[in-house]
Amino acid sequence: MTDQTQLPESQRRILAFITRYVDDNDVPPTIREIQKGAGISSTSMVSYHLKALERAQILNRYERRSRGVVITSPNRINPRDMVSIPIVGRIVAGEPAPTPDADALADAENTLQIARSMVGHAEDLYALEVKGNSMIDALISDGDIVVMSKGAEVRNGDLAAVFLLDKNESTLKRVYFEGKRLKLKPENPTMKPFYVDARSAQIQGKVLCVIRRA
Amino acid sequence: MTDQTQLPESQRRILAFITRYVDDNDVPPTIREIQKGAGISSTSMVSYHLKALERAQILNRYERRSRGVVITSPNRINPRDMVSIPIVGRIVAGEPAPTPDADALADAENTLQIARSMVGHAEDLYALEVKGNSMIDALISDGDIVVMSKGAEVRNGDLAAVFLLDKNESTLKRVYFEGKRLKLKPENPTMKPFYVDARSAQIQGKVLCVIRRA
DNA sequence: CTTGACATAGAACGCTTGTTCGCTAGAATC
DNA sequence: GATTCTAGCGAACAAGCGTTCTATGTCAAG
Repeated sequence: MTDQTQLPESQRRILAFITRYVDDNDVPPTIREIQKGAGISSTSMVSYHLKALERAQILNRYERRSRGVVITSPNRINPRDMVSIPIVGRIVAGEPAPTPDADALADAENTLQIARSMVGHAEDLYALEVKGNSMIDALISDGDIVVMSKGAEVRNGDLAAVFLLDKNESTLKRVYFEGKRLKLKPENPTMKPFYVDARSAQIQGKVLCVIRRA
Repeated sequence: MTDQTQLPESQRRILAFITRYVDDNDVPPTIREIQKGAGISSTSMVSYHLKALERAQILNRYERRSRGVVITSPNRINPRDMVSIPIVGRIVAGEPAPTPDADALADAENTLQIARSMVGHAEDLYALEVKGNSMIDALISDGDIVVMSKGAEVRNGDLAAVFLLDKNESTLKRVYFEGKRLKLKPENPTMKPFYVDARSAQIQGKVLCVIRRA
């Protein structure tokens, strides 16, 4: 990366202004907006400095295009690569886990922003907060957040939220389809899997990601 | 969210074109570019459709501004609220955990993008990938990613990476300072804490967040 | 058939906007 | 001291651009 620390004062101001402007307006500024915003005396000076910044490969410019200034910072995060996920409820021991219907989505208390790369191209994303330590065998503890996909297909070996009809509760396990029965394998390798009748279990969603704030 | 499926054909074309254009150029298109790109016959028609899309709250428009068309993705994320964190190495059982010196930062294999809200205002952020199941008592398994802060002050009850001199390995535990000794408490509530001499332990960083891709 | 709402086309108007050019002031070089 | 070079300023130009107005067409309801 180019060392930006020893740029002329005015060029640093311009850079800072552009960054802020793009964050606020989703559109790069015009030369004249830069002039005012960064306190430059004339448009020709802005043009001059922009050329310098372009030579230093800090900017990309599209010639003669209005607002054709784009900052080329390598670590800049593209908002398109991010997803907002609603936290629709809690998993509590001995209760069915909430699923994201319209109501739940509407009064989602909170949203979680994570990188698309974390969840792949899955759709129907939602998140649940885990209450209590009932998921400890899935290596998930109180307060953890589980990101789920309602739509995603659950395959053998995927971690999924399974609702057990006879126990009337939800649990997070790795699932394996074995004919008429379902093998449920705790995430904790020291614990043994167990089996349930496939008809007595409903798969509520696939677990994509678990997040714990320490 | 507004149902976009039953929009007039031309408006869907316009929308698609704007999206593509922004992806390619980092700048929204002008009316005339939309006209050509989406195959609309006149600029007034583009204006007409844009107004409709604005009424449907699919677009935001900045009046009389060139390129003042912004798609209002529902949960738009402000890049300022995101952080890029370098993944500087791996925690492997029986080895000291890597810490982020200049070298490690330079050839960080990967970066992680997460919301600032996940890590607070901590500085000196870095991330480690966990290899093996040696951290199972911290409810962390193979492949998990641990986000750490080198600078953050570690207080009683914080989860931290501790390097044990006599064992020559790093471990993740909740730490409590008790005079000359250090209480290390596994995150797993079924396991008991143990104690080490404060001089034989070095605290390498505070754990801010644990992420598991399922 | 008429009317009115909606869709379309093309052109014109007037403000924006990137660029350029001439000019000035000060510093550096000879 | 004359010359050259650079940085800076302001104005002006031409193309770009959003908006609007008029004219025409479509089509269903009254």
